[in-house]
Amino acid sequence: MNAMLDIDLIRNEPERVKKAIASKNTDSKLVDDFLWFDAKWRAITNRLDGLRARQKQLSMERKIDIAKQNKEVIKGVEEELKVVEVKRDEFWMRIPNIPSDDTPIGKDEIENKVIRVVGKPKKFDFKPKDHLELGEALGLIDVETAAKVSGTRFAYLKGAAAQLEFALVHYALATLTNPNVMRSAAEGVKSGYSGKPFVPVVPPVLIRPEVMRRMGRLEPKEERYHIPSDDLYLVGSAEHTLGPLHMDQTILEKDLPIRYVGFSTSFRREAGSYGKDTRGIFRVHQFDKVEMESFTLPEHSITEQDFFVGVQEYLMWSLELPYRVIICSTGDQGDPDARHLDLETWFPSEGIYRETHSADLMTDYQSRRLNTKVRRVDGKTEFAHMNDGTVFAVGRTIAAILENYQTKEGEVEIPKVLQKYVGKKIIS
RNA sequence: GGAGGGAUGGCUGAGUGGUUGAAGGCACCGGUCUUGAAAACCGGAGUGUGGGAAACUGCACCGUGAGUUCGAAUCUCACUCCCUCCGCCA
Repeated sequence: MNAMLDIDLIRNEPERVKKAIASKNTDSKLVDDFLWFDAKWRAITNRLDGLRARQKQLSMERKIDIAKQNKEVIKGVEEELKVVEVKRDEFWMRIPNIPSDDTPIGKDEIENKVIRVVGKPKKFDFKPKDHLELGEALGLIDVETAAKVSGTRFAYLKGAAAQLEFALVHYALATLTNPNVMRSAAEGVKSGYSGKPFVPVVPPVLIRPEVMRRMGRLEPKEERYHIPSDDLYLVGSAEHTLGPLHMDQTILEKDLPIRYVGFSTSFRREAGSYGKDTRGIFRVHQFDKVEMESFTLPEHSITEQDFFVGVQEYLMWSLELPYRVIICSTGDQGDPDARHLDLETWFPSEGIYRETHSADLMTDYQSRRLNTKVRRVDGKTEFAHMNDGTVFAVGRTIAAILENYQTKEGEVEIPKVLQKYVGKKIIS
């Protein structure tokens, strides 16, 4: 049973692992606990292997009476091993991924670093309204009825807002499947890098617990919606069901990179965010999202992540929304992340940049448990590297468009690139 | 929901209690031949894990988990998934 972080790395460079996980606010004692049980595991395994070899020999020689006795000894040692193994794996699973070299060390989001700022926030000669005020006035967003029907943190998107949703999805798919655009996005990151277009996917939104666990996304459980009658979880992102597309598979090197762009609804309980962003559709239990997921060779995975960010930036730049790119500090990364970048978009009503996109590099942390491998040209196999990233969190993007494109009259212009999909230039 | 069939290596496909970690084919790697390639022929090669500096070597793995047996891919039970047919359904 594979766990997540490379076991050789923990065994051979425990101090490096300890230092790395401490920077992610994880108790480095985990490593010692793991190593202690691992040493026991190895000793017992050795003893057991010897006993089994003897059992084979005895049974080949038909020494049945001695074999019967030996078998009893084996049973006892097997029990012993099982107990130690469960304990060892428990610690193993809890060791997070190692941050990349360029990840800033820091306790929390305060230490995230701004990499670049693109686009100038528009100066309004009036006080800009927030997205809910605009949305309600224009008949685009209805949270009151949604609250009666479904509860808080739900919303109806109506009229032009519903059209904007499909416009964004359509635009995203058209862009990510366009070889020319993808080629130039790849060139912008690194000369000669693959600009292979994305394969569009509509993935399932229900997922089995076991697969969720292998994705490293089951925890925190209280954030997930669970359907007890069938023991299934609702996905919190298309990533959850795109990532396992190649589980228990060996991909040929020549077929990489494999890139998917998925559209799905995302479900989040938002436990632990009580009282935060309660206004409007910025943080809701159910929203639609277009998501990228890719499988690459290990040596390409950082470039792939930069490519993902390049795609995100192209889209936001073409929508003419001001944004900035940040790299999350060690303390703000998720456990499976090696490198985590966010794209934050300008929200005029609040006068701040707010997270609308993320791009996560998981290296081989997920693929090890998913058992997704690459067979290299020389025949050797190793774990593929995985990346995921937001294309559009549709609700938040609509909110950003409403706020950034509002006029003094309380109307909202439609971004140029979306006009052909919506069929109009202004929402009034 | 009901009835039946199935799950074996990167893929395909043999194998129904004792050197079977597993025939054959495809794909892959090395070589012969060729101006080069293809074809043909010869050879190599499963995965994980433990020990070892290495050569090498122990063990585990035939959907998953239990069980029977001195010995299990092969027998028993449970579960999961896939396929076919019937029913229901957008």
